[in-house]
Amino acid sequence: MTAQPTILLVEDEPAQREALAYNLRAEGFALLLAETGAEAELIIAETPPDIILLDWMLPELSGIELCRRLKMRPETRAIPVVMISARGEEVDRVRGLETGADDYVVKPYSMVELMARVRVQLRRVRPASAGVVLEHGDLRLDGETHRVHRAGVELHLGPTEFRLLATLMERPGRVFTREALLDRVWGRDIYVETRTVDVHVGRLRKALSEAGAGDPIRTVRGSGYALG
Amino acid sequence: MTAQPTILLVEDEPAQREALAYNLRAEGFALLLAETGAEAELIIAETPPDIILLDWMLPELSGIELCRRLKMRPETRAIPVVMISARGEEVDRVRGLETGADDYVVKPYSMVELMARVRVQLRRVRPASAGVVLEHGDLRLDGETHRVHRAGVELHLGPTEFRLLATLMERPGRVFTREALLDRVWGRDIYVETRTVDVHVGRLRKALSEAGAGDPIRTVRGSGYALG
DNA sequence: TGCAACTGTTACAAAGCTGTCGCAAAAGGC
DNA sequence: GCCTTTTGCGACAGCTTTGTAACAGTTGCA
Repeated sequence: MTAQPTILLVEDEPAQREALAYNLRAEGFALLLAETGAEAELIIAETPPDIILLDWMLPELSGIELCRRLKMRPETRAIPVVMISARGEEVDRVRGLETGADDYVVKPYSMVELMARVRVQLRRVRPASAGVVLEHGDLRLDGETHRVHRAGVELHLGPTEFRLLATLMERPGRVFTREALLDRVWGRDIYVETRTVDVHVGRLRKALSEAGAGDPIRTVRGSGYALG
Repeated sequence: MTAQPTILLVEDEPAQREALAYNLRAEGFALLLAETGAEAELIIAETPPDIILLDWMLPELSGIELCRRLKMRPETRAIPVVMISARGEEVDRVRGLETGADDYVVKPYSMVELMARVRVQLRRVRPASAGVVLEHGDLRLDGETHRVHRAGVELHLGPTEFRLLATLMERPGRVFTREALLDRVWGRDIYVETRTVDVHVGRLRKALSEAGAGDPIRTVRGSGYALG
């Protein structure tokens, strides 16, 4: 199906977990679940999520400690962490934010607001999924209307080509491996040949070339593709 | 890195403004002040701040409307907006966040927490430690974009040369034996001739020499190679 | 139902990179 | 200065990676 943004929910208490999971799914997230900090670390190492929703209080490795660790390592630092906590004191809130959390929500929270705050983070990491207009060079992609223009000319892209371009435009310059693109464009648990990516990049290039000169997609031999 | 980060404070009420201004200055921000939305727009166009702290209630152009406008234009969209408001209802908070605000703080707020939240936004704009960019002398290698520059000139490296340079740059000055390089660059269980390292160092040197004078790679007779 | 658009796979060619060899040059050792 | 060891480097065949066209299967829609 569609390639949904992924969120990792780390919460040990079943009732909370269910409520959050339900709402996150309704928001259109692909959900990863962890009950302990250690489990969360494993999941993150294996399939890095787009966002992490993290309870402060966890058995063993606490949420705040996990957050600190994540923000220490360069490869996980960029993943937004929304911390949830029953600890509502000013010191705690500040401590959470200082530790590297990107937002801090106190229990009991408004589910609607929490979802809005998660969406704020999503906007940062996956702007196209959040319905934002992306621009790069003479390219313009509207995540809401799904329209793409190059140098003012509207292009017709197939759904896969659109998601591929959106993914590349979300982080211009960054090199995506074919595997990463399969994850983000095709979806986590879909199996397709690695080389299929090449074919779609080719198709996207062809479509882009109809409306402007120069190939905005860069092939990085041995690694993957990048925009610009 | 320029001296201080700049923050634009948009607040029409003198008492609030003073209190915030005082604390923001204490945080080390260079302060820009605006009392109305229109004024704020002018200032932003002229000297774009790193962060905007925005009161919802303003005469004429309201804070939320200004926020919406800012987030519509690509050139100002990246500037984080922290919205402050007396409107604490869930609908208002969600509306603020939906409009594009990066955070939403309800009056009366804790000044300490607000400052922490501002710092969170600052962290995003100015990442403390560069992600995966390695620099040494006039060399610059970006692990995210896979681009290598010497003295500003981009150079083209094959995958092996790239990994070799990255390995050397990770620990400038340190001498790597050929075996160590085979391990790190080629992989642990690949068998290739030791002398192959020499060839690739040669190729790397040649590529580097196209963009700058002087050989940054040092041959350590009897041991191996090192950078600088 | 039939059609048009889209998708994933495959095969093949072109491009680019890699590892090895051999010899020349350089660096030490004495 | 002479001999030994180590390194630099050009050449090249072979291999890997990438671009692309073709094709068959699906899907959505009128």
